[in-house]
Order: sequence, then C-alpha cells, then structure tokens
Amino acid sequence: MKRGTRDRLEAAGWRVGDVQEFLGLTDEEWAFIETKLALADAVRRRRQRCRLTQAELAKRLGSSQSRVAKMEAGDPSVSLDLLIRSLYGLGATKEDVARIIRQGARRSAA
Amino acid sequence: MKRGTRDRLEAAGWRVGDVQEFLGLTDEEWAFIETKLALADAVRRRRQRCRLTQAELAKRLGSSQSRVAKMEAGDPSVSLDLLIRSLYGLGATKEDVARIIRQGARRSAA
DNA sequence: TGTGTATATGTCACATATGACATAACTTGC
DNA sequence: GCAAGTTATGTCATATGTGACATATACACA
Repeated sequence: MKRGTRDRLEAAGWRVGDVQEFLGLTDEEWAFIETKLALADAVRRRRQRCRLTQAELAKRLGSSQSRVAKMEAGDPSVSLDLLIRSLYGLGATKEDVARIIRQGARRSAA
Repeated sequence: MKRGTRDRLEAAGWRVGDVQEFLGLTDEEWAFIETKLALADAVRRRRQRCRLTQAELAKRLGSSQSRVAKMEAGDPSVSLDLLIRSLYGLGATKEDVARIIRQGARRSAA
C-alpha cells in the first residue's frame, strides 16, 4: 500500500494495518505463507508455460486434477512437499525454486 | 568424483555410478532429496549458531527434541514443511532459505 | 567410577495431507 | 442457446507426518 493511500485512509478513520497485522501472524508464519503462495503461483505459471492441463500435470505427478487445483489455489490442505515436488516435476531446477522463494509471487496483472 | 578416479575404478572392474544412478532416482526425486538434505543441514547449522540445544529449539517450535534430531538427520519421516518452518523459526529470511536451496548442503569438513 | 547434559533411535496414538471421486462453475467455439 | 474442455469445490478412506515418550548412546568433567 502506498504511503499516501494509507495516510488518507487513516485520516478517514480507518485503522490500517497490513495483512500480517490484521491476521495477527508472526513474522515466521507470514514468511511461511508467502513461501507457499509463491510456490503455488509458480506451479500454475510453469504448468501453463508447459501447455499442460491440471489433469495432465496430475497424471505426471501421480496425483489428481482436484489436488492440482488446490495446489495452485494455495489451499491450506496442500503441503510444501507437494508444491516443490510439482515444480521439480515440471522441470524446475533448484535455482528456479530458490528464485521463486526469494522473489515471491508475481503480481496478477500490471 | 574426479574423472581420473572414476577411470581407474572402472579399469579395475568397478561399475561406477553416482548416487543417483545407484538408487535409480529420477532427476526430480534427486533434486527433492538434495533440497531436503540442504535444509536439514541448515537447520543444524543455524541452531548451533544460535547456541540452542535441540530441546530448546523444539520448545520454540512447539515440537519435541526427538523430532528436531530427526529433522537434522534428514529422516524421511520429516516433511519439508517442518524444515522450512524451523528455519523461519530460527530467524531465517526468505533470502536465506532461497540461498540454502540454491547452494545445497555444506561439506562436513574442509 | 559416576553424574549430568546433549543427541540419537524407536514406538505409538493422533492429526493432517493425500488421491479418488463427484459435481459445480467457468471458458471457448459453434 | 448448447456442447466440449478445463478448472473449482466438496467429501471421504487411507496414507503419511506429528509430538510425546522411553530409552540408548555419546561426551564431558569430577
């Protein structure tokens, strides 16, 4: 959120905090969630770049379409193990995974 | 393994393959295992740098000493989730985690 | 020798993640 | 409109990870 925007909201009586404050998450919890979301986002991007459907990727992973959908949606029932396994299954290297974790999720639109 | 060493072993009748070939792992499986081992190694290093015992770290994580020991040993019963959670719990940043995954485990001695 | 502290290993009841399946909600093209 | 293809959502039995606990091993230092 831009500084100016925040100021304006607060002037208007809003109590403005970032998502972390709002949910009462610690730094660790937040970093963990960010990591998961970044990986989830990366799975979708990489799968699409490979021109695979969720069902096709699922087959390649020995999983199911619904689980791939949950993965990409960042569903809390999906583990980091599955996310990272999926990326490697999509041909990602350790360098790729490192970059994803470092840089976080891409913005949805410009 | 150095090229010369390998040649000599093969000349002596050894069938020489790297660990990956030996276990029959795919590239993905291997990358995943390397990732886990790198994180396991990093947890131990970081815990020791923080001068914490396994029991102390366990308490901080809401886990147990035995699980921390298994984590650091790279036990297959430990998930990536717990490893990464532990690193964040030890104060690691996303950049730190990315570096660990990128660079892999440190050599045990120089 | 023992005594304390740290780590390793094994087991178990319980929690969570999993693939599978069904089905709903979108897209895209006709 | 209506299909066909793709993705989202919900449920469930079972597989896997979990903390707790006991106990073994290791390494100090008296």
